[in-house]
Amino acid sequence: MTEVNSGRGGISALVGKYRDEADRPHGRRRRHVSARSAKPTAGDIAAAAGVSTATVSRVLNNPMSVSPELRERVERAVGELGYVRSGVARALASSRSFTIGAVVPTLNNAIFAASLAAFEEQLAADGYTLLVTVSNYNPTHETGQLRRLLERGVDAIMLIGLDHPEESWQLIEHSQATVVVLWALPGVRKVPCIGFDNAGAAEAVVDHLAALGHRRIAMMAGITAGNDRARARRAGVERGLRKHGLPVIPGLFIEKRYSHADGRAGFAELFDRPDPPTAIVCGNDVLAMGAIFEAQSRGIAVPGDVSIVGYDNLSITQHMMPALTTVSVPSEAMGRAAARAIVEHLTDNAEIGSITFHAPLVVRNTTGPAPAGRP
Amino acid sequence: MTEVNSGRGGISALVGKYRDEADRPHGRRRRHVSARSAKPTAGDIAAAAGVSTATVSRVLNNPMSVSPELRERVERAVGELGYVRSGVARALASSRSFTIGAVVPTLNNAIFAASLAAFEEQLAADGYTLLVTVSNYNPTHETGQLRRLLERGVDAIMLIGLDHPEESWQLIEHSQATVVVLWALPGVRKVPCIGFDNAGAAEAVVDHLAALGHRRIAMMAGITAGNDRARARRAGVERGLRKHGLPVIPGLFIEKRYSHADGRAGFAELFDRPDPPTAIVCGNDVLAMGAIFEAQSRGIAVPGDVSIVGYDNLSITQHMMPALTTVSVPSEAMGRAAARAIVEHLTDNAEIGSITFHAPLVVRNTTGPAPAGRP
DNA sequence: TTGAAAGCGCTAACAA
DNA sequence: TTGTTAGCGCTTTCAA
Repeated sequence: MTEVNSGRGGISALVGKYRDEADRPHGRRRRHVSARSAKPTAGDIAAAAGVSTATVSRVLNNPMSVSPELRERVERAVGELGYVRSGVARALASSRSFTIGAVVPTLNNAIFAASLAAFEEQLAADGYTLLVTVSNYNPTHETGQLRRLLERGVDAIMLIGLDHPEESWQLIEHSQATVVVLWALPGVRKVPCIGFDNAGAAEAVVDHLAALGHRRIAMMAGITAGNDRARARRAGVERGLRKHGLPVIPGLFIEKRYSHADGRAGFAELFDRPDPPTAIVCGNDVLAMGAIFEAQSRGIAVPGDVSIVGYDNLSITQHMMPALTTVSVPSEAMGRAAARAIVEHLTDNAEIGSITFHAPLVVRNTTGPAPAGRP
Repeated sequence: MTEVNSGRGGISALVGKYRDEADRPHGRRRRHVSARSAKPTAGDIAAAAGVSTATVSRVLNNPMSVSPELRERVERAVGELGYVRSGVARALASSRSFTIGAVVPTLNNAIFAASLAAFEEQLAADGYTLLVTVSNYNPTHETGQLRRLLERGVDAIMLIGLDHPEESWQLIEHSQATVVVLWALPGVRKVPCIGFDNAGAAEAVVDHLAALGHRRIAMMAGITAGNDRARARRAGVERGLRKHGLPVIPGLFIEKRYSHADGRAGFAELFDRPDPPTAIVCGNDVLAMGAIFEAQSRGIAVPGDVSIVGYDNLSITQHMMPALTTVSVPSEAMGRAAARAIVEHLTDNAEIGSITFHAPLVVRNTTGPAPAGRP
C-alpha cells in the first residue's frame, strides 16, 4: 500500500503517500489532507530515492550496511526534502527513545546546575537528549514527575540521592528504565550510585577545626527532611565532634534553607545566643556566604572572631574575600560519569558500577585558630 | 486480532495479548517472549476491564465521555495492573508529544538556571515535560541540538535570544513546532519574544553614573559574538555615553567571558592602564563580583575609588558587602510567561504575543560620586 | 456511549 | 544487500 519504490530511480519530490483519498477502506481519514506541506516521512524518502523504507532506515541507523550507491541516493533525498526522522515513531518501533530523564531537587543551586550541565553535555555527545524535571525538594511532586518521565519512555533515569518515596522506586522497578543515583554512596537500595562521602567530608571539616583549637562548633545544616545529603553532612559533623571529644550542643545545630538570606538569619540566630560558637560548619557555600555577609555587617571578623566553613566549592568561593574554606564536591565529574555509565549500559549492556569520588577539604581563609578568651 | 474484550467483565491479570506464538502469520515475532513481566498496554487494561481500547483511551484523556460504570472498571484495572501509558505511542498517534524543548546557552549562569526552572515548573503544572539542551554559546552545536529536539517531536521550542544560525531557523520553520524566544525584544524575525530591553537598561545605568559625575566610564561586556544580549548591553552603554556627551574610549570597552576569574582579570586590565576609569559597567553580576574582588584585593575602594555596576540582580548581590548596584532582570517572570504562552497556544491555539518586561536599575552601594581629583 | 479498526512513521524479522 | 511486511501502543474516525 505504501507507494514506496514507485519505479523512477531519480529523486522526485513525491511527498505524501496516497494517490486518492476516496477509495481507502473506512477508518480514519488522513490527518493532513494537503499532502503538500506535510513533513516528509521515510516513505517519501524511499519513494524519492527509489528504495524501500527499510533501506532508508538502514542508511539512517547503520549506513555501512547499505551499498554506496543506494546510500548516496537516500542521503541526497534526505537533504533535498529536508527530512527529519520521527524520533517518536523510532522510539515506538525500537523501544528505545534515546532520551534520559533526570529529576533534580533544584536548579537554583549552582552545584546541581553544573552537575546537570555536565550530564547533558556528555549525553548529547552520544546522541541522547535530556528530559529535566525539578522537584523543589517535594517528594510527592517528585513521584508524579518521575511517572511522567517514565511515560515519555526514557531509556534511563537519573536521581539525586537515595531519599525518595517508596512509590518512586516502585515506578522505576516496574518500568524497563535503568536508574543511576547521583550524590550518594551505595546503600541499602540496590542501585548504582555515583557520588562521594558527604558525611566523611563533613567529618574532615571538624578535624580541621579541632586542630585549630575550636571547641564550640556549630552546624548550620540545610533542611534535612527528605534530603540525605544534608542529613549526611550534619551526621558527619556530629561524628567528628564526638570523635574529638567535643560537645554536641543542640542549640548550635540549626537547619536553614539553602539561601543567602537564610545563611544570614542563621548566623544571627547563632550569634544572638549568650554563648556563640567559635566556628560554624555550613551545609553549603550559599549558607556560608550568607553567614559571612551577616558577620561582616555586624563587624564580626572572619576568621578572627569566628571561623566559617562551606560545602560545595562554588567557583565564587575561591575569589571572594576572604576566600572560603570549603569541601570540593565533584559535581561535573559525577554528571559526566553518570552519563557515560548510562550510555555504556544502554549501548553494550555494560553493568553500571557504583563510583565514589573524593571530596577534599579546601582550606582557604575563612578558618583560623579559635579566638583566645572564648571557651 | 488483539484479544481485547475477551468476555469476562471482571478484572483478571491477563497481561500479554497473544495466546499462542506459533500460528501467527510470518513477520516479526513478539519482542518480549515472556508475556509475563511485560508492561501492561491499553489492550491489557481493556481486556481486564472488559472494554475496548478506545474506551480505555477515553477514560485516560476525557473521562467524562465515558459512563461512570465503565470508567470505574477501567480505573480499577489501571490501578491494579500498575498501568503507565506509553507517551511515545500516544505522541505518534496524536502528533502531540506534550514535550517542550529548550536550548539554553549555559546552566552555569544562575540567571538562566532560574529562568529555566520557572519555565519547567510552569510547564510541569500543565502536564508538559521539558527537554533541555545546552549549547555553551556554540552556534554549530546548537543547530544539531535543535534538530535532535525536533526529532524528538517537541510541541514547541524555547530559544534564548534572536542570534541563531539561519539553519536553526529553517529547521524550526520546517517543523510544526511553535517557537518562543526569551531574553529578546521583538525584532526582524517574526517570532514571539518574551524579554526586556537589554540596551535600554544599560543606558539607564549610564544615566545613573553620569548623574553621579562620572566621565571616564568603562564597559566590561560579556563576549558579544553570537550573543545579542551582551551586544545590546554594550550598545546601550555606548548610546548612554553619547547621549550625555561622554567619551566612548575604545580601550575602556573590553569583553570577558562570564566568570569571576575573568571579572578579576578585566578589572586588572582596566586598572593597569595609566588612566583607569572611575566607573565600570559590567555585562553581568558575575563579572561585577569578580571586579569587586579584584578591587578589594588591590585595596581599591568601591565605590570610593571606583563605582561598579552589575547586571542580572542575582540573589547574592543584595546581601554582599557592599551590596551591588545592578539591573534587575525578570528571569523567572520570563520563564513562567513563556511556559504559559506556549501551553495556551498548544491548548486553545491562542496566539502568542510578544511581552516586554521592565528591567529596572537597582541602586545599591557599589556606586557613588565620581572621585574628586580624577578626570 | 461504545466498539472496530485504520493509521501514526518507524524498525526489524524474514525471505529473496 | 535489499525489499516486504508485521507490529510497536496508542488515538480517532466511523458506525452502531
